[in-house]
Amino acid sequence: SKKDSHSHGDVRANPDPNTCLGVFGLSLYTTERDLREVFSRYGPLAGVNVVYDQRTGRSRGFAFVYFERIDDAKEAMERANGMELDGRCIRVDYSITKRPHTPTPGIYMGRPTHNGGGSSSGGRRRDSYDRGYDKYDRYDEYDYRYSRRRSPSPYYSRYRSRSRSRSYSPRRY
DNA sequence: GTTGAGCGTT
Repeated sequence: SKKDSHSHGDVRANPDPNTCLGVFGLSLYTTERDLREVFSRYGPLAGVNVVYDQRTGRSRGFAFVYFERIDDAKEAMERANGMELDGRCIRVDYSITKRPHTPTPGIYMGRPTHNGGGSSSGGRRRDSYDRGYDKYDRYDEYDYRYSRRRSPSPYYSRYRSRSRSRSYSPRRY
């Protein structure tokens, strides 16, 4: 936001201009449609993403707005920063990250270690997780906070069928 | 309609 960079390595202080804007301080009730209405005033959009809490499904109060042109993004950033939207004063800045983190594939992506002829894919395996993002961004470090195991659900216990059949048994009068 | 300074795996 400001150029008080005593912290030399802080990339968040002054993100470089780009077509992706981060919008922060949103009302929980501001939707992607609302944001599209506001930000398309400055130029054609390539996309809008509100970030939702995975557990609750509610907005986390920030979003990313993608412009087609960097000049429009610049204009939007300058004019929409500090704007009031749904009763909240929003902050708009160039985004630091450019996209969601690439999910960890969960399968081996290296070369085959033997035989050579076994696979029809010919070497490196690239399937649905390969969306060509590499040219825009490095492979982000996986955040293991999201991979922690939760406590087992009672629905998955061995008593599931008994409980369910009991709760679903028809009433008799 | 939680009250917030927060950069993303729907």
